[in-house]
Amino acid sequence: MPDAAIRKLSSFAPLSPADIALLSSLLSDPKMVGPRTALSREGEPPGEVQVVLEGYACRYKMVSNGGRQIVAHLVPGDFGDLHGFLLDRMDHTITTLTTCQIAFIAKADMQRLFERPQIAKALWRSVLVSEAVMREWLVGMGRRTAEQQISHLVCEILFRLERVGRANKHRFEFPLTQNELGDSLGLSTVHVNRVIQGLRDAGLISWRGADLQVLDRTRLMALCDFDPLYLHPNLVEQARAGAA
Amino acid sequence: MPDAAIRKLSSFAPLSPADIALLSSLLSDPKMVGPRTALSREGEPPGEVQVVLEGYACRYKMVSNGGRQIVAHLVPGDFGDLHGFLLDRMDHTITTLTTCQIAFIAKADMQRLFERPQIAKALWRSVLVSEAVMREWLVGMGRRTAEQQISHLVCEILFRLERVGRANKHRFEFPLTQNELGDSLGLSTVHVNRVIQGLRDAGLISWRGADLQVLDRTRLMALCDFDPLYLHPNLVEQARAGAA
DNA sequence: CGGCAACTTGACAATGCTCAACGCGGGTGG
DNA sequence: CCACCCGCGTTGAGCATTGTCAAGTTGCCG
Repeated sequence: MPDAAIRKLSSFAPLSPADIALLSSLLSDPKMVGPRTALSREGEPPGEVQVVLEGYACRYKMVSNGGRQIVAHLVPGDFGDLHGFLLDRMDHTITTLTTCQIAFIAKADMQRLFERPQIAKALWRSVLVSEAVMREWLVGMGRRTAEQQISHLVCEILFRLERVGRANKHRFEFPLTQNELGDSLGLSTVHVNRVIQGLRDAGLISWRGADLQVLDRTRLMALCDFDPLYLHPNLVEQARAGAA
Repeated sequence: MPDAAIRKLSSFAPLSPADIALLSSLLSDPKMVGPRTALSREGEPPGEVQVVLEGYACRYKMVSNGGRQIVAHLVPGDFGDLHGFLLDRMDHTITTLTTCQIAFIAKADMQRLFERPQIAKALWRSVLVSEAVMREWLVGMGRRTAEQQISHLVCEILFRLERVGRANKHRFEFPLTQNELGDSLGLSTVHVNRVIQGLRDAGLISWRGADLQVLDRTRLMALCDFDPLYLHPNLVEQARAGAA
C-alpha cells in the first residue's frame, strides 16, 4: 500500500499518471520492520532512503545525561532521509516505534525521482513542511505549557494523518507510549501522564492503547492555539471537486 | 561583500569560477536594512529571496499570549527563504535584529541558481544543515538546562561564523539582546541574565555589548555537550591545504 | 501463573518564571 | 549643553510548573 506516500506527494504537487506509476514501482516491495528497530544511526553514513508506508517511526538524538529527545515523527507517507541523499553522515537516529512497513529506495532510484519535476517539487515541499513542523515544535517547547504542547501534537498528527487518509473522522492510530510522548515534547513521563488525565477529564480526547479520538476538536485546537497553516494544506488546488 | 554567502556555499559544495561569478553578480547590489525590520511576514506570500550579507536576522513566530519564539538565527551567508521559492505563504516571520546588508534575489534568478548543479547541491545542503540546527535546538529546549542551552547557542554561532570567516579566534560579533536570547531559547530575560552571569563568573565567556569572546572553548563545549558534527563542517574536502 | 512494560499516584525538590524595582547609558529635544 | 527618557541590564523575593524518586496497579503475553 504505497497509497499513503503517493497521497502525500500528490498533496504537495500534482503528479501525472507516469509520475505515480514510477513511484508505485519504487514503493512496491516494502519490508516489515519490527518495533523499536533502528533504520539509520547517528554518525553513520546514510544508506537507502526509507519511506514509511505503515506504522510510526521517529527521529531522535541522545544527550550525554542519558536523555532522549525525539525531534520528529514519521507517519505513513513520510520519507526518512532525503538528508542522507545529500549529506555525509547522519546527525540523528531514525527508528521505528511500532511495527512498520518500510520501502527502501536506492540512491540511484532517488535520482530518477528527482529528475521528474513534479515529484521533485513535491519532495522538496515536503521537506520544507517538515521544517515548518519543527519550527512549531520549537514554539511549543519554548512558549507553550505542557497541556498545550500535548494538545498541539495531537492536532498535528490528526491533520497529517487526514492528509494521507489515515484518520477516520476524529479518530486515528496513536501508538506512542506516554514515555515516548514525553521524549517528544521534553517532558517527563509522570507529567505527561497527569496532563493526559486532565485532557481526558476535560472531555477533549479519549486515548486507550493506540486508539486516539479527538472528542472536541474545536476546543482542543483553541486550547493549544492550533493553526494548520504551517502544514501548508492547500498547495494543490483541489480541481477534483465532486469526485466520489 | 558577498563573500560570506559564497564562502558558505563553497563549504557545502565545490563551486566553479562560473558558479561564483553568477553568485557574485546576483549578490552584488545589497541594500541596507535597519534593525528590527521585517523582511517577510507570516501569512503573506513570500517575495524575493533574501540573503544576509552582513548583520544578524532571525525567524520567529508569535504565540497567542503575546510571547515570541525565535526559531532560527540568520548570520552572514544565510539565505532567508528558499521556502518562499516553493511554498505559498510564509508560516513564520523574518526580521532583521541589527542593521543588515541584504541582497534580494528574484525568483527567476533563483531558478538560474538552481540550474547549476553545484550551486543547487550547496543550497539544498545548507537547507538540510539548517534543519539539523533546528533539531539541535529541539534537543536543547527539551533536554538541556538553561546554562547548557545558552552555551550551546554560543558554540553554534561561533562555529557558523568561523565557517564564513566572521570569527576572530574565539571572538565574534554577538549583537543579541538578553531578551532576544531568551526568546530564542524559551527562557525569560531574567533567567538569561542570571545564567550569563554564571558563565562569566566561571570564566567561560566575556560578553560586553555585541562583543563576545569564548574564553575557554574546551570547557564551554564540554559544559553543553557540543558536538559540531551536526553542522556537517567537512562536506568539501579541503584540497586547499596550506593556503595562506 | 508469572513477568514485564506501561500506566498511575503521592510527596518533595528544583529549575525557571513573574512581578517589581533600580542603575546605567546613549540618544534626543529643549 | 544639559536633562530627560527609554531600552537594556541587573537584582530580589516569592511562586509555579515541571522534574525526581519511589511505590503500586493494571494488563497483556508467554
